[in-house]
Amino acid sequence: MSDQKVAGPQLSRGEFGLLILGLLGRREMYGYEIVAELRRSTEGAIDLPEGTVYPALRRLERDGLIGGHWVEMVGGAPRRRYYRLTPQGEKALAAGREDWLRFKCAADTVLGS
Amino acid sequence: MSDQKVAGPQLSRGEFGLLILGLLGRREMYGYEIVAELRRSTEGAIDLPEGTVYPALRRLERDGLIGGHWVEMVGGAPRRRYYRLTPQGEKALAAGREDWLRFKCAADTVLGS
DNA sequence: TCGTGCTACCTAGAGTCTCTAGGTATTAGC
DNA sequence: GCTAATACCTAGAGACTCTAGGTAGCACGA
Repeated sequence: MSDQKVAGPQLSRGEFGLLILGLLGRREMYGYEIVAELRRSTEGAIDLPEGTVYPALRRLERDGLIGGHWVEMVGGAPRRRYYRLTPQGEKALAAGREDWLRFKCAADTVLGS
Repeated sequence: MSDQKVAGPQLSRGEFGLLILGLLGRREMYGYEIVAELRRSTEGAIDLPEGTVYPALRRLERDGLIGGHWVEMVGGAPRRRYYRLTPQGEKALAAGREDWLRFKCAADTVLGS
């Protein structure tokens, strides 16, 4: 897990899945909330369109990293699908964090920042 | 340039072009050398296959960010195509560095590292 | 009442990038 | 003669992001 090489299929190529796992590592959230929270907590630096987030959530669920369940709202508000990390997702997040640190360090070296 | 939002088409999605610009910001290099230098300077953390680098160099050249010229080697060694940054490439590198800093900061916030 | 905006979900299609797995050609070493 | 190294290249598959829509109910103001 998290092998030495980071720039394989993973982080390197637009891996927003990891950011979503990062958010879900704190608490259960639903898709629309993830979009807003990502934008809020990064002060707009990361602002994913819904068309990116919903498919990403489905991939993560398909891969067994997160689990979702529907919650009906009272008063006619739209229902929400809440997601949380699975044990596998926890491991993936830990590995992803390591990969991110390694990649960050490597990229800083190359970019000289 | 380098607008506030970083997670648009750019860094976020597997942007190895920026890493290549980073290397070429130091000195002229040829493709095969870039592959090796990237692996060496990041201690193997970033190890791009040639099939990734050569197309990336062509894209960068097509977009006017780098310029290449052939150098014939003496003694039958394979010729090399050396690349250097264009003025536009310098600007793109500067903007990319800013984007990278912002993205890094944002991702760290989300990943809590 | 009509239009707009917000919440919350969804999809199809295009575009782009990375990776695998080859291929060419020469030189050097076993 | 075979392998490895240097240097370049390509085609095709696969994956991800983004645009641009769509559905639906509620609330608000003109």
